[in-house]
Amino acid sequence: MTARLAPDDAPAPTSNGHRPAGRPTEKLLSKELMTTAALGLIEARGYEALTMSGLARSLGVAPSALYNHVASKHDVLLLLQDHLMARVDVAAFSELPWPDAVRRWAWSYRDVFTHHAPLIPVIAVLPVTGAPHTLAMYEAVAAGFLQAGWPEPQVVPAIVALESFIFGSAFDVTAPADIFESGGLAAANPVFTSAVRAQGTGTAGSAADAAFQLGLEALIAGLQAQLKAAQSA
Amino acid sequence: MTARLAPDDAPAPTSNGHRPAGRPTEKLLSKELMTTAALGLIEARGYEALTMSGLARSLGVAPSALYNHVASKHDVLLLLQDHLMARVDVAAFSELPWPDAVRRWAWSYRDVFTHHAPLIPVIAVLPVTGAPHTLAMYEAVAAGFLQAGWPEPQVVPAIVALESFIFGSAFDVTAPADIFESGGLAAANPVFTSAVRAQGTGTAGSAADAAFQLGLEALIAGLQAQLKAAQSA
DNA sequence: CGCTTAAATGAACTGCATTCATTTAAGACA
DNA sequence: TGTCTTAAATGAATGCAGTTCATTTAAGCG
Repeated sequence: MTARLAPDDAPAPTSNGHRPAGRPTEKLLSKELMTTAALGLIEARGYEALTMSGLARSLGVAPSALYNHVASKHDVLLLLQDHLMARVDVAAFSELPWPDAVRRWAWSYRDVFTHHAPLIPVIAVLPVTGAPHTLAMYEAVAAGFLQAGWPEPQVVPAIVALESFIFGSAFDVTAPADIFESGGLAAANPVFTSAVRAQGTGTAGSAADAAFQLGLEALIAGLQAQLKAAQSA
Repeated sequence: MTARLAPDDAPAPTSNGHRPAGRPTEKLLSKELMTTAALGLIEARGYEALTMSGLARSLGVAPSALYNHVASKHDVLLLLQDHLMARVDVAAFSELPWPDAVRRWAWSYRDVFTHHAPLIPVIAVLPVTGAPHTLAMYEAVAAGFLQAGWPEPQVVPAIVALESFIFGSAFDVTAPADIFESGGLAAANPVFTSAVRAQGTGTAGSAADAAFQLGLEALIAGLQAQLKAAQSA
């Protein structure tokens, strides 16, 4: 479209004959278009490819045009984040008992952000204002906790604790498999070296899955014990 | 493709009183010096100030000189990471019962990295090879788990699960206090909005501390239940 | 019909990590 | 002692990133 080539450098920049920059007939950009384009870029070529110029190119637009719709690259990450939150499965909170609902939600949450680890530092600190899907997720989860009998003052801390575990675990998935190879220092650290070798994945597929499962089950069990204690008090 | 011209042969570049180029009598740089200088920079002016030029400046050296000692900025972060690991308190593992030792270790670990959240994405994915302090920490922790009766194959998954929670929680501390303010969407999310208002910090100081405490106690309790089950099986 | 305004352009600008040819001096070796 | 090698520094360039800005266009409103 605007691809109409400039006369290039042939006739010199004399007459300042600007090309027909300016507003085209159809809207080229919107936050939604930017979000899906960013997602496409990431899926195709990873987070390294998510640059403002790259995003602009994939939308057929100049980089500076993006700044009419977002204030910064950080804003693009926020759009992405909220978009992804809609993929987190919260349906179980209105269908299953609390422990099962938490289990399904937590696995789904981790799986979504495993593919988007670079977003985690952004999410974890992100004010929720203006992020409708994110808020909708919290709303469903909080409702599930209350219905299970959680005292209202403990609902948010409990959700945050689970989330912290989920975020940390999402990072863990992206770690290389040989992360715990001691190398030359093996002799100096025999106990740990042996434990790494003995490491079992249990019923889970990978080491990261095994750790997530172990921790999640421990967290759910521990939280449920606290819940019962609170209820009988 | 460079072969540039030397900038005129005006009298020596030493005329500005600076030390002449080339190897000086005393060593100007080392990994240790870089590590402590980086730490000082961060403590004084935050992670934004940790640039290669800034680090070089604080060492009285040209930026390119750093690359004689590290291959990249990432390497600097690794040095930093291992240096900080020495601050994590593992002494309790040889002094206290397992649950108390884990509690003290976890709080200490979180506190150290709360001030270094930007390192977390690096650590979480960091191969442990060549990081002596990091390995020493794992060695002490693994020994504590084994002595408490943990089956060897579960030691590493259990440590990783705790670590994931700790990393996620360290992020959480850096979040603004009003992170959960729904703003204009409050009306659409009444349950969560109310839960945020009702949020109590319990005996802890901040909301983040409350969530960390709740989650850590749940994790410890849940893990200990698994330990007992494994022992009686 | 002219004014306002949203939305695009492309040319800067800044700051960053990193590379490279070069220079210096210390220590090893013959 | 003189020469060779090599570690460690320099500063100029490179390239890429995010961002800003004056300018241009066209749609819509009064």
